[in-house]
Amino acid sequence: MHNNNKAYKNSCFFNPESIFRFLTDNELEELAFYREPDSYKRGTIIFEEQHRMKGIYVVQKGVVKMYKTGYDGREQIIRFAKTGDIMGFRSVISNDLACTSAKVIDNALICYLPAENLMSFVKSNGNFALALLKITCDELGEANDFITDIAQKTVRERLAEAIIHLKQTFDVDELGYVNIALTREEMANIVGTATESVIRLLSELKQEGLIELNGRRIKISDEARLIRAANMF
Amino acid sequence: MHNNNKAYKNSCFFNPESIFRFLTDNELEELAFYREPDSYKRGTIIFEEQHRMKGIYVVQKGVVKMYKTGYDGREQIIRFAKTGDIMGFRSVISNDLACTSAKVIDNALICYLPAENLMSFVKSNGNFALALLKITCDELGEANDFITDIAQKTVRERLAEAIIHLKQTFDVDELGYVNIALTREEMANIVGTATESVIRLLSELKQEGLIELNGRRIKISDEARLIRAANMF
DNA sequence: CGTGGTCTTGATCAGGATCAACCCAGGTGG
DNA sequence: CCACCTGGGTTGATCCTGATCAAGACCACG
Repeated sequence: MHNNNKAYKNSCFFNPESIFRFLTDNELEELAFYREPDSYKRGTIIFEEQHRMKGIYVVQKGVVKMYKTGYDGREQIIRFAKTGDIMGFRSVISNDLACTSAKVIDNALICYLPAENLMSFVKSNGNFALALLKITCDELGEANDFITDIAQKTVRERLAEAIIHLKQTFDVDELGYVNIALTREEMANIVGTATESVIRLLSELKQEGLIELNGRRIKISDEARLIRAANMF
Repeated sequence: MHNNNKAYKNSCFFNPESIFRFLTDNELEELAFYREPDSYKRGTIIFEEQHRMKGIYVVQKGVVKMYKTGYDGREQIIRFAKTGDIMGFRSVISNDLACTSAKVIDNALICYLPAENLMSFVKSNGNFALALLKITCDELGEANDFITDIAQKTVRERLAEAIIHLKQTFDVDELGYVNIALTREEMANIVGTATESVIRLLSELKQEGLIELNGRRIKISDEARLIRAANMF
């Protein structure tokens, strides 16, 4: 089950944390041509909504934000993709146009994997199929949570929750700052609110001693109270 | 690929529209014990949030609403399950506790399918796995749309959109009324708003000639304008 | 005939959106 | 080297959507 093919040691597909650990050496061999990741700079758009996806993207390094654009042009950030995550598989599987755009926010190394190969793996490799299904189900569960939150919680609660999620996703550096730098506008586009509201509420949380701010860097100083402010659990 | 096993003609698993069409006769045979659907009356709760799911449910007839309960007790309706739809697979696959509750709103016939069988089908039957994956991806796409809508659209727009979705899901009767009767509160719990707001906005849409109301029955009288009111596409 | 659930309408209130200024830092080009 | 510009960030003032509260109507049902 676990692949040991030396040639892939440095590729996106050799990652004991990713679903590609379920690929056999033979299956890996089919991807020989796609072994090398491409390098993308901050700001690069990897694909955009309405694009017909002919394959999926596998993040080896860096961070990508995935977002939808509302009819009035405002972004809604759906999730972030980082090392080991895959992007675009939803559209490939559903045979839909892409329903999100993907933009690099931390310089990234990303591999491509053609749709045909993905589909063939799913059909012939049960463990791979199950792993992909599990990823999708996890995402679906999170999406459902998010729907409920955004429909029922206040902006303040959602912001507090978003900060906690960011910490869980990106972890913290030596000083305790969450390992991601987002603009206020991007924060607003996660939470689904206006930039000004994010600014006001961030400084409110800071006043109350729940977080510390350093430019775009955020540090959680009192996680218990932040969780309570988020009304989680 | 397509099953022809006579004994299952009346079971939930014999349905040319459902994913179970991909099961082989042998696989169907494993479900012999679960062939007969159970009957559930309106109001029955099939499972609740936080419940550990030992299998999934397959709707043969009727309608079930699936919803999450927010921390303040308010429901958020996530989706409806009707003929051919399956419920609870997300939790089984993710090996999570149920993240929604399921309550019958139209008398239903529902089969049970143990988790072990589901998992084994996914692993050994590539077409079944792919079909299940496709369902999950479709749901995920809808969830993502919903997140964006709820974060960015007004209540009026969301209500208009919800009515259109209900029509697409449940179709209309001879008189043009959407084939589902929801309370105002349930409508509110789809849209993510207060009951009173739904009432006011429904009569507003009625005044403007976009819909007709007859108790809980809704008829779309001017779909083009309703779509515009929903700011769709 | 009362009772509980649903529906409706009106009045009030507040959470946030929006609009308008201004600051600040970091480019850019003359 | 400086004037300028641009993109974020911040703050204050104002407005409005939609939540909440309150009260009554309607209806089905035991």
